[in-house]
Amino acid sequence: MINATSQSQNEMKATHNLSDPVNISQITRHADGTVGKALNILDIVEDFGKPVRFVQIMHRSPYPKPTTYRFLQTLTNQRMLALNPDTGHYSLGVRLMRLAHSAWKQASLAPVAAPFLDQLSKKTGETIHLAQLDGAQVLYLDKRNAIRPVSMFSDAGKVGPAYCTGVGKAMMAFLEADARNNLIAQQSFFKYTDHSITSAEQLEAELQQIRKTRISFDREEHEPNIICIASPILTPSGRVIGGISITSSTNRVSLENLQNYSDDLKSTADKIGEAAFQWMFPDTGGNI
Amino acid sequence: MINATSQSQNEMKATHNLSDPVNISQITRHADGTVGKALNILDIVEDFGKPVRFVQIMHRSPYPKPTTYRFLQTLTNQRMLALNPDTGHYSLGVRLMRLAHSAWKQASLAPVAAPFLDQLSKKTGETIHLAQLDGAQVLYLDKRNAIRPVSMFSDAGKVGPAYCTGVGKAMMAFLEADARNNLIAQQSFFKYTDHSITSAEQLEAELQQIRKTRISFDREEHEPNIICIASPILTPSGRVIGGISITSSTNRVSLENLQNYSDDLKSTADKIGEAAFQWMFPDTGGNI
DNA sequence: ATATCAAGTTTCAACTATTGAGACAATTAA
DNA sequence: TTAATTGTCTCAATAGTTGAAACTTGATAT
Repeated sequence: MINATSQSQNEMKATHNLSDPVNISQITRHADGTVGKALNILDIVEDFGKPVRFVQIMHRSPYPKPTTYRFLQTLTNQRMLALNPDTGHYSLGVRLMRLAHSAWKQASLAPVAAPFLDQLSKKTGETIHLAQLDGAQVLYLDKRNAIRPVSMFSDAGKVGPAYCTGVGKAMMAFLEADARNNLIAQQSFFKYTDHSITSAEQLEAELQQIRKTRISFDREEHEPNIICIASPILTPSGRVIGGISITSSTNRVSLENLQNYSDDLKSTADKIGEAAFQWMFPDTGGNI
Repeated sequence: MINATSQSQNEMKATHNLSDPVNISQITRHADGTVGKALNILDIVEDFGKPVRFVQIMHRSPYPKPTTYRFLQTLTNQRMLALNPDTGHYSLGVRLMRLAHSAWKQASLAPVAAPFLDQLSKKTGETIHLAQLDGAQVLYLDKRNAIRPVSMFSDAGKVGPAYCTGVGKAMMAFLEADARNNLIAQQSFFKYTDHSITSAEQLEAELQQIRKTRISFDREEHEPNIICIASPILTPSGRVIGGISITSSTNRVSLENLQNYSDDLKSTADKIGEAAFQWMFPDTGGNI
């Protein structure tokens, strides 16, 4: 309850001092004209992790000064950015939150998956994650935590590296070959822990294994002591639409303990996949 | 000065079956060039409330077919939209969630306000809302609910009409005259309930009252049985940066009961305002 | 089968919005 | 004061956007 403070407050450090080399921005996301360039500015502001001044943005911007300036004006005008008049600092705007709220409700798996997450959470008593792929990264959509209630945006919308998370590997494993290879090529293979996967070959081998069992593991690959099992969520046609995981700590359980939930996890994933499909095609093509 | 000429060509379609006439979209947010137009498409997709096909979007789009088409391509390419390959439906993309997550953490009041909300929630046992203005609307940033834990994006990012919510009125009251009038002019004055404010004059009178007490009420103006008291969050310089409210139901308490929390509410608002200011200017201008 | 219609996609010349070097204004520093 | 930095504006050249029209695809009807 009370320590809900601790997490959120100290996150706002200066520049990238966190051990997080996540390359959020453009992996050759070649600018789709003016619109792409402008959106690129949003990523730059996001990357700073705090409100920033014009010069700082300009410094990182690939576009010349007046161009960057105009983009900032436009985006601010469009409320995609906010300009603090007291400080002259730009930050990401509220319109994004409004849009994201809609995105969460309409577009993502989250609403249909919610009851199933509740169920799994209740049964296991462990932390449950629901995630989706955002390019080469994993984006968390929802979370169930046994210990303390979640706190909104501070959990959903979070991104993580695909190659060293359970959900990430589970989803990657079931992509089509070309898409999968494309994503593998984009992984950083940063060594977060001693157990992190550090090469494409190693990852490919593991993905092949995952394809057989539909279960993937995180063996403390992202954070020490944090382990999980995960499974992909597939449509009946076999397309990956997300992933779920059960996460815990080595202090509490072993990987073998978690493995006991394999069947529950897979059946939950199946149920979510079906529910999502039903929702997309209410009566054999009605929604189309 | 940007002219306020309301040339709204948005005849609300019959497809709006929901009882919510909230005019999310453009109140003459006249397109800032290509970027503005493209972002406008996002609002259109949002407005549908569900994944939609190209034709449907085209139908509502003010731009001709190929232009709309190209925007959809660009936005999809940029992951601001997602295209379901199975159904051909467009929906809001995951990139929005990632950006919103950052926005919530960096830009909004939410992280600094969190501990104070916890405190107030504990003390009152009632539902607490934290909100900010998004144009003429209220955007909820965070929530504390006594009954059940919140569920991420499903609460934060929500928007509501400013003129018939406690936080909305509290914030409007403390805007500068021109900004305030501008916002008043944009309210729909839809009669959600029998107690809804239905005219600008009525609203102005109430705002004047609120300016004296720094407390506003929602007297079942938005939803039957739902009442609240709210207070604006101000910077030391007097600028409105948000609002908080204590919400309850007439089944449980009366408006007079809620009024007893006025001082707690105001002092919490003050604390949040100060904390936000401290955070903006850690040591008399250091962050600048 | 063939025709008909609607949805989705592409083309390309006309045009207009974007672009960015540079000048200027407003701050802050020395 | 001068110098340096940040923020804002201008304007001609250019590059990107624009949208009528034509075309493809797929579904439904005749």
